[in-house]
Amino acid sequence: MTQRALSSAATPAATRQRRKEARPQELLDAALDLFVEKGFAATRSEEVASRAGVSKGTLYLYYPSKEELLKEVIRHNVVNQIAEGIEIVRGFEGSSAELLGYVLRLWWERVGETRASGILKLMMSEVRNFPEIAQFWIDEVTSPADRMIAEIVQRGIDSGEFRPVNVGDVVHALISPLLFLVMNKHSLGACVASAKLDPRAIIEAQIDLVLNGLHAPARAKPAKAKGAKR
Amino acid sequence: MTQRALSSAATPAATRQRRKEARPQELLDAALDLFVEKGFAATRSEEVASRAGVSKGTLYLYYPSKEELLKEVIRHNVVNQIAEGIEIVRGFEGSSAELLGYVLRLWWERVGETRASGILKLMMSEVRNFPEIAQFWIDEVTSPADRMIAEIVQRGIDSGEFRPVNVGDVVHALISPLLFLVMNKHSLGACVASAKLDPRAIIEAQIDLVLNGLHAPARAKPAKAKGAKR
DNA sequence: TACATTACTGACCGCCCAGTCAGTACCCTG
DNA sequence: CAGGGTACTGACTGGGCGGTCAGTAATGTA
Repeated sequence: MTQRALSSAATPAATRQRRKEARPQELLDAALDLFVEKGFAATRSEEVASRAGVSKGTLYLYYPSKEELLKEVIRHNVVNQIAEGIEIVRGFEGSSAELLGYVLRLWWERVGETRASGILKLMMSEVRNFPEIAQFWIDEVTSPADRMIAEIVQRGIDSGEFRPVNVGDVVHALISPLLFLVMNKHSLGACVASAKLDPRAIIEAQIDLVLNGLHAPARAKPAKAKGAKR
Repeated sequence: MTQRALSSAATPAATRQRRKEARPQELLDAALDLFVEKGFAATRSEEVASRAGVSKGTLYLYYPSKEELLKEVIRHNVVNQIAEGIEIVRGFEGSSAELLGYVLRLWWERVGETRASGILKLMMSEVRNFPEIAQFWIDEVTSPADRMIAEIVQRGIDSGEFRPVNVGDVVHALISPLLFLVMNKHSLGACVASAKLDPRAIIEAQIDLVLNGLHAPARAKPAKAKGAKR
């Protein structure tokens, strides 16, 4: 059943194969890679098919159109990785600082380092051409993720561990370096070796920086914050 | 000479006009808007021309191909806004904290809020299809910008205003929220009203957060950060 | 081996679009 | 007003790509 490499790998493949079960996943994987690399419009459907080891006709046996393929790629890669994350947060018992660091590192490991991270670049590049997807993305990804991080920060403020800040705005400061790393990985970082960053180090620096920035001072009045509390 | 609207604006334009001087800029503006909105591959050259108020043939009178037009759009929008910023930094006399806040706010005002911000999305989306551009971008944009921010942080550390941190990594934590805001503005934020963010507020939160995170404690040992120092 | 089923193929069709160029009309000079 | 120079036009072409479908071969069944 898995006689051929999962995708790519142009093994000569002497005889043609019938593997109805494996095709959809292989096509989605190939499509994700190519859409992320070249963009949706610049990717030819025959490329997708050939990278998945089938002919163009077969692609259209499984997906009715290129656009529908794109939507499937997105839907399929947005599973409930987030719901899973939320469970972890709910059950966590350590300090809020530990939890924040843990979540950021976990996300990088589970998303940033995997093929799924490409979905982010794909969304950024293509939403404006497919506005229907935008709402889906907000409901399924950004909103839950923002809410999860906000909950952690709020938890830390409530417990006195963090100084009071505007939670909604701080959330963006927290996650944006991760998004930046992912975007870099799939754009400049993929072109020029010298543009490659050291994600682990940057994430650690970021965690260090924000934990210090959030930390409630023991007694001294906190440095007067520029951003109002709202 | 400026009888017609600068770009867009489909004024009936009863008679055709001869404005050799204005065309290149108008074409570049139209191309920037469209490439940012739809992507390079998905933008038809005739669209660019018609938004600039000319026919397709005229576009090719000024730029030899669509790809060359793209490169011109990028080159033209990368002027030495950065060199200018570096001068400001060199001459600044206040504290490093003030300088950091100043630079971030200034960048948002001069780039984030202007049409030029789109160039960032354009680069992210398209570099992998035009690797020649990557090196140019690194040399002219990312490297100088990173160096400028690093200089400020280093200056603060040297003066004892900031605690010692790994400058190179912290730089990314500092700029990524700005890039995130720009990307959002040109992707999700342009599709769904509810995805629009309040950039000023987020930037203020970010400045507040990092300044607190960088601030060297007066005497008390800094709260032990989870992320190692390196 | 003979036959039925069906996963898969690739030549083919028609549209779309980058790029061209012969012609048009604007402007200037006299 | 005549006439020449040139900025501009838009119909056209050639190639490329999304999508189709009649045919092919792998597999199952007896």
